Amino acid sequence: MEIFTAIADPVRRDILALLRRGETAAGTLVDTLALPQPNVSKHLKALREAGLVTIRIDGPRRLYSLDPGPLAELDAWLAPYREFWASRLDALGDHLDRTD
Amino acid sequence: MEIFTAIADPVRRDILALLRRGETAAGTLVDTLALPQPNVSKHLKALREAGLVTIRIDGPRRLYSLDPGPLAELDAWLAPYREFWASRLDALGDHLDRTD
DNA sequence: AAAGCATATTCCTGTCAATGCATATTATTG
DNA sequence: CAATAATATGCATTGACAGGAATATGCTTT
Repeated sequence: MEIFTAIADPVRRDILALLRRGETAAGTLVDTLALPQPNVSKHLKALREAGLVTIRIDGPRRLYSLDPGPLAELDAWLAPYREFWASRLDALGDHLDRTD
Repeated sequence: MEIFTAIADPVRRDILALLRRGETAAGTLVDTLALPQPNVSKHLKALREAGLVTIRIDGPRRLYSLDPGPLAELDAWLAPYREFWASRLDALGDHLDRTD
């Protein structure tokens, strides 16, 4: 799954936010999110395929960590747009000048 | 449509990129993207509903402009993750230390 | 080896969104 | 007002994805 699609789902965004706290077992995520285990497991799979999380196996547990790489790509995608909201008030001023 | 869903579609991302050049007529977008006109029109509607573009009517033409407001929201969402890719190499170092 | 816990996978179903095609709407020009 | 250009909307089809329920896999303990 692609990064843009991966973060389009609110549950997956919740998972990413939880993982900011640090490496977390799948079961802990299930408990915290209060969602069915298969549901969470599938979202984790999607995040894995998007490269947003990594697994470390610890016995029967899967410990998930945030991999910010794809988010850095998103940040890069966003970069060319930054100047636009910096200049937004200016543009508004121009618009008002033109329309009256 | 929500911002995350809006930018999940590659055609809509293309449209946003084109609009960085400035206010553009719908027909110009159709020509540039080489996609069927109704297709582009529907994506423009989605972008409108997400607040990512604004219309200015000029006779029979609809001139579309980028509205970066929602992208600023995306930027804000991304903010808490920034430190993660800043510290990524450090984390890799720690990991290597631990795993050998 | 059996039982139990943690997690993943499969199957099914409903929903949403993307596309193609046809048609409607609105504005301009003659 | 007819004709045409620019754009939007409606409808039908298809495909992707989320959710639920059941089951499979793998590790651990006894």
